[in-house]
Amino acid sequence: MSLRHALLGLLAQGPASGYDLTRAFDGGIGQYAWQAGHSRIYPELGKMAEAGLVVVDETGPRGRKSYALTDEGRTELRRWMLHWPERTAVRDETVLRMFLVQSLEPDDARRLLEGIAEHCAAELAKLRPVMDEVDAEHDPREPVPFGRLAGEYGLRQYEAVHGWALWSLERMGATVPG
Amino acid sequence: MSLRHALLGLLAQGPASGYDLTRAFDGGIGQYAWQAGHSRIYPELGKMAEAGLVVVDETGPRGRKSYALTDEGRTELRRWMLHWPERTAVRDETVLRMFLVQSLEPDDARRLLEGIAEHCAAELAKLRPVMDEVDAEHDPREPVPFGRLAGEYGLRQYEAVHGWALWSLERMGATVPG
DNA sequence: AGCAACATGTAACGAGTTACATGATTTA
DNA sequence: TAAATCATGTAACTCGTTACATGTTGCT
Repeated sequence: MSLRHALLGLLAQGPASGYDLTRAFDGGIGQYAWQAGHSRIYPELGKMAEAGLVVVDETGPRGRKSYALTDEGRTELRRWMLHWPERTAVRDETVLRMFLVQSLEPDDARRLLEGIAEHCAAELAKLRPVMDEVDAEHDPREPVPFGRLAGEYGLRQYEAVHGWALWSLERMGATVPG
Repeated sequence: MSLRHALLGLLAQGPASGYDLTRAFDGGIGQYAWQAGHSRIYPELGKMAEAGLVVVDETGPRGRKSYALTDEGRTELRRWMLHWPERTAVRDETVLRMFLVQSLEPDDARRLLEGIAEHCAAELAKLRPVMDEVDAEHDPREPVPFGRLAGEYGLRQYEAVHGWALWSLERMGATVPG
């Protein structure tokens, strides 16, 4: 039931409508952590309201319903964040491809690894300046801006995969570009 | 339809039964990349056989059916491995928690990050000697042992998350002393 | 003889995606 | 006034989990 907790976590930043939350999944969370479309989000918000985890705190034009966390919701979010199950749910197509690299012919494997390395380098080139800008604009006496920790995670993730792809190419006996 | 491709990739190493494949998901693939139980694997193998991607190459005791890749299956695996969609499917509870760290009170966030750092350190302490042993036993003139690249990925992944948790603690500690 | 491991399947349910469906408000 | 965006919802389908269900083989 991670969608529920993703929504609780997003609402912890402040009230939002189903529409707002749907757009939040277009960003980093949807790319790296969890995906959901509006057709799943609206019914889930309904159930969460029934369960007392959220309330409609405001209605706006076009039938907009803004949801806010209740104390119960915040408690449930905290419970979920602090206590991890033994084995957490992971489903990642990219990692699956990494596991299966060695099922390809060496030439194909090399091409794939080169593609991964290039992709990571490109993403790093996009993400690094964004994070640098966030840091430059941030007063160090204020709390860390929301999303900065997640952004750093993304950065380190791409660096790790990039390094892994180059290491793998070298290990396979390819001429490593760069 | 990644389960299908996970199965194709596993069968690329050699023929296996549904039972064998089910156990394969208990290992690294199930922990880091994709999960599936036997109740999903058996019907999928049936459909893949219908589609001509695999064939039953051998039957054994207890109704055991060993499946082998066909040329079509190998072609489909290769196609999937080399053609990445723009956005790949990811669903990772741990990363979701990382994204939501900042929805916690600073004290809770710190406790969570410390837990993550400890967990990564423990996993590294387990995984590193295993990989070192694989390397020590491996003749460098032979192809890289199957799973070694995936293992290296796991290693670098844990290192990255470990570093991220420590960085985050430092970054948070600067703003809220305690 | 009894137990563990091997081995396969189905059914009910939960979770997510895609497609279908509708309408209001703002902006050019 | 037309288009883009805001805004919500349902239905059919796919994929995965948990529970139900059954039977065989090898080992001690």
